[in-house]
Amino acid sequence: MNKTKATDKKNCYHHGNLRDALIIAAAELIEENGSLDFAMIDAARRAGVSSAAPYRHFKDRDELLQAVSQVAFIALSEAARLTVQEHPRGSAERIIALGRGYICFMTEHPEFYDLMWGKTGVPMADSEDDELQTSGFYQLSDAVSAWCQETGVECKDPIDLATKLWAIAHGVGGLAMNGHLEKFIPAADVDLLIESSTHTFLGGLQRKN
Amino acid sequence: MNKTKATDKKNCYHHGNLRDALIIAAAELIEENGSLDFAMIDAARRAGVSSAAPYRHFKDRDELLQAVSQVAFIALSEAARLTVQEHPRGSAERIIALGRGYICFMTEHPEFYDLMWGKTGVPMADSEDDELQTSGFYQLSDAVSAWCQETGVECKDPIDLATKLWAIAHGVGGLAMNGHLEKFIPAADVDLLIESSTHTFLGGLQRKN
DNA sequence: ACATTAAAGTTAGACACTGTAACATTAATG
DNA sequence: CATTAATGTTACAGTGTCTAACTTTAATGT
Repeated sequence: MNKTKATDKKNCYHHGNLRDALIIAAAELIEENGSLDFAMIDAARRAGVSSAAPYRHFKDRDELLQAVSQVAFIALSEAARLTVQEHPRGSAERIIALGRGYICFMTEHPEFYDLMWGKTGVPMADSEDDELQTSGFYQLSDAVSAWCQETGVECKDPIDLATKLWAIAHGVGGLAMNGHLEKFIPAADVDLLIESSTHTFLGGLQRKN
Repeated sequence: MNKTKATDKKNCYHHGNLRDALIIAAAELIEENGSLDFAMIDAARRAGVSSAAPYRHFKDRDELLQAVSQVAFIALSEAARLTVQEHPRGSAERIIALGRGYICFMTEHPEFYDLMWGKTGVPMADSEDDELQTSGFYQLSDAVSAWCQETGVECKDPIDLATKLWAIAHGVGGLAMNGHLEKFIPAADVDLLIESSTHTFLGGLQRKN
């Protein structure tokens, strides 16, 4: 039995794990409200403390948001890790599945978008954050490298190609997330759109000029 | 001399054109602060009226933001109109230039992004707004149609292709705007990126399977 | 011309949220 | 077991949105 950390809720005055509780509370509120503009006091209430308590753990609201953003990036990079496992290295399917997963995350959690990719986003505090944000990308660039080898496409710069594929997914996801596709394609199929876009793009790479 | 509208500033109590003045003030504040979170009272001050005056013209802050968003869409669609004039119908250059212009607008006015494409965005009040938001897209889809004809690419669905090209530009712009490209490509050249991505994509369309 | 009504300002203030100050309680340490 | 650091509390100052009640000017009908 661990005595140093009071994970049990019986001790009243000191929460024991308020920092994490606030992150979770904030993330829940963000999901429930569908936007980032939760009130500090609500996160505090949900964690069972007073309105000023959060400021012992976070300098200000932005710092709490930043912590939430880390959680979101962990979830995204974990999703990418699983996706990679499900599709053979060198296949176009792995690339497409990464894009689909990325977009899926966006459209299922649109309220986290600004936190992750917008100007509200984390200014990359430490190198650990940095790794969280970039690990997904390197999984994509590895998938691209392998695909080039497999298909015999000359690939001087996998980073460049991965960036372009990322941009495609980012664009499709961003438009889908906010309902812009429906203005022109009433019953837009986002999966089909990213699959088809990616195929066309990869086809362009394979083309003999 | 028009007597019905008091455009001269000598009449003190009634502003004469407060609605427009507020829209301009808000747009200026947004640009200056680099974010949407200007205070209503600052827009009012800039227009030379009291803090409550804006509420005679806008139900709430969101309604003022919505009006600003219209102005932004006018600017964007005007830019697209000019771009089209500068490149021959049927050329890939017209398509690329539209993408470049779109991205340019994004990166030069990132503070308007959320207003135009995010969830803060206008819920399309009337059909006039609707036209503003969609006119740029139809210029793209026309450019795509013409390019397909020119190059002999079969084009069942120009809307679908335009959507994909839009997504590419939207993605590149979105990533560039928030400095995400620099994480992987320190000296990223956004123009080159959209040109190359578009070429590759169009190349994929031309490829004989 | 003049009275009446509508439109568009004003000041005062209610309410919500962020963040700080001063104080209280518990945990950790020598 | 005394002291100090960490982590809570309440009270409140500051900022911002929006409403209420009132005032001034513009527009309208006879």
